[in-house]
Amino acid sequence: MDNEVTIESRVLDAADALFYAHGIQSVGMDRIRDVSGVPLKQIYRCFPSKGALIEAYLRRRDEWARTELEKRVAAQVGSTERVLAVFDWLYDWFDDPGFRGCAFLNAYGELGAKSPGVARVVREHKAVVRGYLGRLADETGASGADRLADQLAVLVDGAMSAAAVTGTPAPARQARAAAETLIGAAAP
Amino acid sequence: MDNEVTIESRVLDAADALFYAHGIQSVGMDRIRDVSGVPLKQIYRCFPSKGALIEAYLRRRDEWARTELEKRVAAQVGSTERVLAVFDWLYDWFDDPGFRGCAFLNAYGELGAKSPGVARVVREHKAVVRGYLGRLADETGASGADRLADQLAVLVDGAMSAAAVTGTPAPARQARAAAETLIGAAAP
DNA sequence: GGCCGGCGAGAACGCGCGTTCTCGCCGATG
DNA sequence: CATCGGCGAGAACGCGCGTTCTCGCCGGCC
Repeated sequence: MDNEVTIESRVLDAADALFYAHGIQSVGMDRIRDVSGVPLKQIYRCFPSKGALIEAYLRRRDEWARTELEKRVAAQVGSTERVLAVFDWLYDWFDDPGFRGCAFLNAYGELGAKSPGVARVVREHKAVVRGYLGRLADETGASGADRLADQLAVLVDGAMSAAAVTGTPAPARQARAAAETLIGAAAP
Repeated sequence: MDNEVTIESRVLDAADALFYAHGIQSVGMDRIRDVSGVPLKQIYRCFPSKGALIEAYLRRRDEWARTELEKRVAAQVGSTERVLAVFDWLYDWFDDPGFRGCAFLNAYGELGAKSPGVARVVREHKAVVRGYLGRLADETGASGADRLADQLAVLVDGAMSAAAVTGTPAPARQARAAAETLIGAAAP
């Protein structure tokens, strides 16, 4: 029975598109039903509440972002190029007309104060990204790779926020340039 | 009759505290009435709708942030120190237990997609901050002060986002260190 | 064929919220 | 003193939404 998983993914596809585009609280369950074509009863069988669906939405975005990012980095060989590939990936993402900022930061601003589950998923995602940047920074053999990774993480978050508000992908370029300088300065 | 202005500011005080702490959509008008002590009828006389109150809340935050930041910067004399004072100010702000991220980024994530008024105020605020950073960057006499200002703006946004999610003020330090490196690299 | 359990579509329910209305009070005016 | 206009408190209204219930249908078993 592969219908089970298909239903779940159809619901998550709709939830992802709607939550990301319009914000979470603005999207009602019936809208998700209309877009996914899955009746409410089955949606509630897969996800016992809207809160559960929200967390599943974030978790799937987390996996998606991680694999996409790793793919892009894996295409580069030099350690510096691998770090900078993160910002090139961001640029392409920002350039997508559907880009509306970091889903995790948006969700945290909207629900972090009243939904501990959402707050946890967001923190986990940010910690994972920070860990990944830490490994990339280590590869460069920089002195103080940890400090470099912290700075890169700030640049990534800042680029996403700035790009969301301004509506242009330019912040990815600016963050990339800053990263290049910071890597150079941290060279051993 | 100075009561008029006092009522408006009492409402804005309550709206600021509640919107910033709990998110905008989670706070109802009656909650603002309870906290401000101003009856609904008078609230609606000052602000014809909740949307108008939201924009007034953001505008007041904009003025507050600008004057606070300028005060802090004005206490420094060297051009580099003046730029770094921005991040020291952020650190103190992040350290406040009530800190919950950038009110403008939060509002944008929550309402930017469906409220053009909110989106406009947020963009204006970010543009003003960016302009201010541009003037500070100019002062340093850096080559490519414009590029430096863009990078500083990304660092500021990133520090606010990272500090909000992690709940620690450390990102301000990390962003400050990055800014120092970037300023040094841009020295003429 | 005749029953029956599950399913889809949509109505229903309870609640919260933005906004407006009602009602009883009080101070000012003639 | 009688009248009246404005005010505060809270009820009321309309709507949207999360969640559940109802009803009519249809495929599977005796």
